[in-house]
Amino acid sequence: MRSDARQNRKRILDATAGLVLEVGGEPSRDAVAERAAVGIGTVYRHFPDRQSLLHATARHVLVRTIEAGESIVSDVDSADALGEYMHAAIDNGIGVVNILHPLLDDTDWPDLQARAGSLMTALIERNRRDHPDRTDLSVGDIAFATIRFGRPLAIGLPPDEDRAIAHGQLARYIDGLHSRIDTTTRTATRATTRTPPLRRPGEQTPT
Amino acid sequence: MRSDARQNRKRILDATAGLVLEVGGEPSRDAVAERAAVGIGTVYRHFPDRQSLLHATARHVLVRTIEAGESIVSDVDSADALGEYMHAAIDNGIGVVNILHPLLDDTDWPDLQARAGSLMTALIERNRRDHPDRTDLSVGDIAFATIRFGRPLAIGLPPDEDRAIAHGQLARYIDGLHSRIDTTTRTATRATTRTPPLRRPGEQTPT
DNA sequence: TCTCAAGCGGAGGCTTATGCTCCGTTTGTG
DNA sequence: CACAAACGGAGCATAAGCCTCCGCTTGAGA
Repeated sequence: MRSDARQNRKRILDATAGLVLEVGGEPSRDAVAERAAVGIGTVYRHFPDRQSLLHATARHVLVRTIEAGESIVSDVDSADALGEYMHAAIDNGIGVVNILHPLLDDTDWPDLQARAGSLMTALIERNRRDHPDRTDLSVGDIAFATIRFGRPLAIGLPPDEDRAIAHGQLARYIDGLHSRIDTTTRTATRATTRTPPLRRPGEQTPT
Repeated sequence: MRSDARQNRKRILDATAGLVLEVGGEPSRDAVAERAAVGIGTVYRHFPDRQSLLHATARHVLVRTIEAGESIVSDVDSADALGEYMHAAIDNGIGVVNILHPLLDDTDWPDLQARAGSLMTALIERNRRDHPDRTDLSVGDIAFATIRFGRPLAIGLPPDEDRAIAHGQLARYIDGLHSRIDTTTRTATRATTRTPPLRRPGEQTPT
């Protein structure tokens, strides 16, 4: 692969990730090309169909995030590896993977799934060491949180501001995880007393 | 207004809100009509242009949410009005307002803005009474959180499951707010040490 | 019960956005 | 220096969504 081709490939992936985060949903290939500052033909040459582009973008982000996580886990000096990982996941654009998720095939990447699994386990294990008083964290607590906080709060907010809010809120969430044991009872009670969901009475969309 | 017309209007608004939440972005009028189980003509008769439909939908949700909040604030028995409000806001579909926000005119609804303002103030005031040890909550802490947790976590997840996760995460966040004073220093430190944002080096989208 | 204005449904033509191909031009690399 | 590899983007094809129009249905006042 020629060097300029490799570079363009990366530009396209970054552009796609950016668009997914900032505009939401599936970006058009024309928009990707424009943002990546390459021709449309180049996008099509690298990624012949929509699926392959989205797939590669998600993988790109996922790998980047996992690598960041692995380096954090292995840093013995970190006092709160779990929290650091979650913040890093946001900064690496993990939200993209989630937004794209429904468009991807679940059986993709058995390799990455395994790596992500080990990473999560290690983070939880590590957290148990850093904070011996709370031992009930689940993988879902972590994974879903990175997804939630990794998405833009509002389309249209300046990305920097948006990210700042996300980090602030994530910090609160992590605090909450840490105080979890004290409050489990109360929040569980809330969950059952809550008002019913919104949903119109009759109609389904039957296809 | 004839009774069937009023009913249809409501079906259309609920359908729009549901689509915005579950599919994201601006739903097509055809899709709204199908989901509401009315003819396309009916949608156009009630809402002659896109703006008026989205506008009415957002207002619909907003009013519903504010009313829920007002009733919670005035309930003297509630031990945690603020938390209850935030959970209620999710259940009332507050996420819709946020998703639609960039499409709306900021100067709309001075009336509702005032009401929402009073509500927030009352909630914060009330929280200060319920939890005298923490007095530093801001309107942003509340508003942004309802927005964040009110959006679907993942397009494609069953709505019920999605909502359950949201409530669980929100509960953690609220716990975090409550433990805020203890941890402010630590999290503030994190904020400055964090790794830089993702963003490709060169290209802007000029135009 | 009857009447009819108010309201409904949805076929179908128009417009716009996006998908994708194709080929002449440019460029990295041996 | 030669040339395979890679690029750009005009332009046609297709799909998605917009909106009108008019004949049919129905709620509600007399």
